[in-house]
This record gives sequence, C-alpha cells and structure tokens, in this order.
Amino acid sequence: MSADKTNYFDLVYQVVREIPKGRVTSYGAIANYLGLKSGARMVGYAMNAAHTQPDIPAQRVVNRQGLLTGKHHFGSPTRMQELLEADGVGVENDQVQDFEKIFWDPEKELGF
DNA sequence: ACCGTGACGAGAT
DNA sequence: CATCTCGCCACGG
Repeated sequence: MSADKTNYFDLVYQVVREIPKGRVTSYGAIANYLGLKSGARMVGYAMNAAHTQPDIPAQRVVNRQGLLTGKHHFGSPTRMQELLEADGVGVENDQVQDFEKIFWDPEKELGF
C-alpha cells in the first residue's frame, strides 16, 4: 500500500504526454487541470525532472506568456525552439507565435 | 530537521 | 502599466 504518493509530478507527466504535435500549453493550464491552481511552479519543476522520462515533450509546455522560459533546460538554449519548430510551431525571440491559436487546454481538449 | 530555491500565476500596491 | 508578494509542492544543502 502506500504505493500512491500522489506525486503531482507523475500527473504532470501524464498530461504533457497527451499534448498533440503542433500544439502548446502552459504550466498554469496543467496545474489548473490537476487542481494545483497556484501550483504552476510545481509543473515547471516536474519538467526539470522530466528528462528522466522518455516521452515528455516538455518543449510544448511554456509559460502563460508563450515564452520559452525553460529553454535553458534542454541541454542547449536553442534546443527547445528547434523542437517546437520541428512540431510546426513558429517561435521567434523565445516567444511562441500564434500562441493563443495553438494553445492546448487540457480541461477543454480532454473534455472537462 | 530547518531553510532556501525553483522551467509559474494571479492579485495587490 | 510596472513591480512586489504570496501560494503551491518537492527537493537540495
């Protein structure tokens, strides 16, 4: 028992894995979906450990402004942008273009 | 065991 | 409109 630590980290990973290619979401959106209304920091921190997980497209997770705040955690400061562009997401000056248009809200897309 | 820090966000001043 | 503070949970020193 006690196997379920209810670590929000695992929950975050589950949501991030569901982000479709060409879409992006924000830390707050995931946090809100999980019930961590103000725990957006936790989502970002989970991403920091996401590199331990194989299928975590953390590049699709940006801050509320659409800024690539975590680009420095991809090994290379341009790695995150490269990955997003590879997904068909326009990025310029560390900011996602048409962010509101490609924004993927888990509460909305997963069927709140 | 205690304190500080962290890929954020929203509200208050 | 810009700046500051608090809240959230987990982990490092």
